[in-house]
Amino acid sequence: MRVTQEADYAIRMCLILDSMGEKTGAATLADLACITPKIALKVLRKLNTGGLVKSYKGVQGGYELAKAGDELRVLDIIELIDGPVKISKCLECDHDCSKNPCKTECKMHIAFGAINQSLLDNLGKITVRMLHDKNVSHADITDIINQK
Amino acid sequence: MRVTQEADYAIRMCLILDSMGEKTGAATLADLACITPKIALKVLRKLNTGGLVKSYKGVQGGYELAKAGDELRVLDIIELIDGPVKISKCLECDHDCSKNPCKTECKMHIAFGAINQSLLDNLGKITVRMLHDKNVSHADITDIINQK
DNA sequence: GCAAATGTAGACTAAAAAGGTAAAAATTTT
DNA sequence: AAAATTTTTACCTTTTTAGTCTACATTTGC
Repeated sequence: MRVTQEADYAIRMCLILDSMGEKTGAATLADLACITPKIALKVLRKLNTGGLVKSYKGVQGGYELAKAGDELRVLDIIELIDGPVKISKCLECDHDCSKNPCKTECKMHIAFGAINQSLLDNLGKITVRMLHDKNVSHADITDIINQK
Repeated sequence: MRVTQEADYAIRMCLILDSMGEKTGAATLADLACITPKIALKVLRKLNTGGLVKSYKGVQGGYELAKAGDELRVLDIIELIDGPVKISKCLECDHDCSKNPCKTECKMHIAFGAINQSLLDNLGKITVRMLHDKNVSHADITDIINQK
């Protein structure tokens, strides 16, 4: 898998939108996220069509989160921008490596499946709110990931 | 991050080498792993220069694991072939996203750092031996990943 | 109604990464 | 000396990622 730059930008902008708490224009978001306006627009469009943000046209237009930042998981953003999280090609739907890939019996599919699931669980635990909330410490975040 | 095809091939070949238990030629490995001989050679070369397998030239030449399969972690192979495991660009050494990336204070670096560490831990728990040993069940592998 | 601000849409280009191929050279065993 | 096998190097193709451009649609305020 890969968390692409675009997904990174998307997470940052969602985080900024949540901390702003009000309708914010693409230019402002681009500035705060330190990316070019063009790219901000591109990413915001994906977030909009994917239903994670709402957009408003016109002079007082802008964007806002479709739901509260503490209900928006980082995983949701990554899956929207990058597609399903698969740590290895071996996990792709039609490529069932337990059947055809090598003549030697192996459990790679099982192992990577379990590792991938753990990754999904972890990404699902982090919300956009946690990434900027002053009340959430760094230790809190690592604890959340490390607890079973 | 990404477990590339090459890393996938490398893991499969190490697994086969371990199950063979003796010096094996590239052609045989390629056949058992269901990949072309050319690619097998390319990957074996990297495994060799990286010190994970030993190679022998000449008529009775071939490859064997440099250490026992139960001491060879899947993580070692992935890091050799694909480089350091980083789930996001945000984790690259010189790109300390806690400093410069966006003007808004955020904990993305911390969050992805924790998730990445968890991934590393999991990949470090799986050995090549586990992937083919008849005595290791599928349930065993998922248990190993899921235990804290 | 018109102009300015803002978002919408999709195609397009460029750069990087991944995946794969070819062939000649070197080494060892028989 | 011959055959089997790895070594080394260079190249090519495809896919993905990143970023840009241009034309268009909608809303607000004068």
